[in-house]
Amino acid sequence: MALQESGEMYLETIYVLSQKSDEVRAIDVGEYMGFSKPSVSRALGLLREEGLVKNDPNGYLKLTKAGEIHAKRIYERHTLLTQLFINLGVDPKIAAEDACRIEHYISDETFDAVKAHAKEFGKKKPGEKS
Amino acid sequence: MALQESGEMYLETIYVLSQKSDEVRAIDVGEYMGFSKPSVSRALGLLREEGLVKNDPNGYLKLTKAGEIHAKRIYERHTLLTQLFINLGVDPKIAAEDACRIEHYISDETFDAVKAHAKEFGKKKPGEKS
DNA sequence: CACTATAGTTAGTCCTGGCTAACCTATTGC
DNA sequence: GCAATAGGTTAGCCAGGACTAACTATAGTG
Repeated sequence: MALQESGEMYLETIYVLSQKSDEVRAIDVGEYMGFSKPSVSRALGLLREEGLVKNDPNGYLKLTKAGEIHAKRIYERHTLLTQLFINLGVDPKIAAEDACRIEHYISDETFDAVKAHAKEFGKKKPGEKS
Repeated sequence: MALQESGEMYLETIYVLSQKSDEVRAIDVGEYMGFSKPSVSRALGLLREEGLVKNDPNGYLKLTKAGEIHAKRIYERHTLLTQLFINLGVDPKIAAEDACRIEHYISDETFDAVKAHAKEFGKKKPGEKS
């Protein structure tokens, strides 16, 4: 079955933390997301079963190839939408919060269209408000 | 507690159906949304408790003032986002589906910014793709 | 009058995805 | 060497929000 918002958030978090350190543990994921250890443990178990996450020989969390593809896809939505909203004049904190929810619900087709537009829009007047 | 996606969808549906007919019943709502009678019955019960929906003397569903405000807010998001995505070149069906999910997750601040931008954007080249 | 169809409700189930409590295991420090 | 700490898992709970099954009530029709 297709990944839901929750699963995507875990993948994205592992992806983000992996960029800062090679040694990502479940507890780090929980701390970052504000979730309890058992919640993380169970969610990661599901992602492991789906072949999106694995543990390296030392037990640290790694995304599989499939997991990384998925995480990057979501992360690109996150960063692009956040930046777009900020460019439209939205407070950065609110922009990030909105992007963080919308990133899970926007289709590939719509995201691509928004992305193309954002590029066009940014080209003309970079950083401007409206 | 704040209304969730589910509750907002019910309000929006009642609002839309009310524009076509004065006589909206639970069964019509269920048919429109593709949900079973009991699901609708329970959801409407909750919205009634929260004072967002009531029944007129003949038993037909009506939005209260508060319910209507909420429904209009969501419906505006729905129509504007759908049109915006279509203007960006997205297939109308997909545009509507995406709008229908995003409408529940976008903050007032971000929506207002998007709306202002869409207005600006639409002004220059109405109906154009990029 | 009785039968049937329609609308709505009640009861109880399932899934998702959080939570706490409690447990296991490994490291660490006295 | 043994207790304390840290990380992870297991078990069981709860809320949201869908479902089916089964009941009730009302209305139309032979």
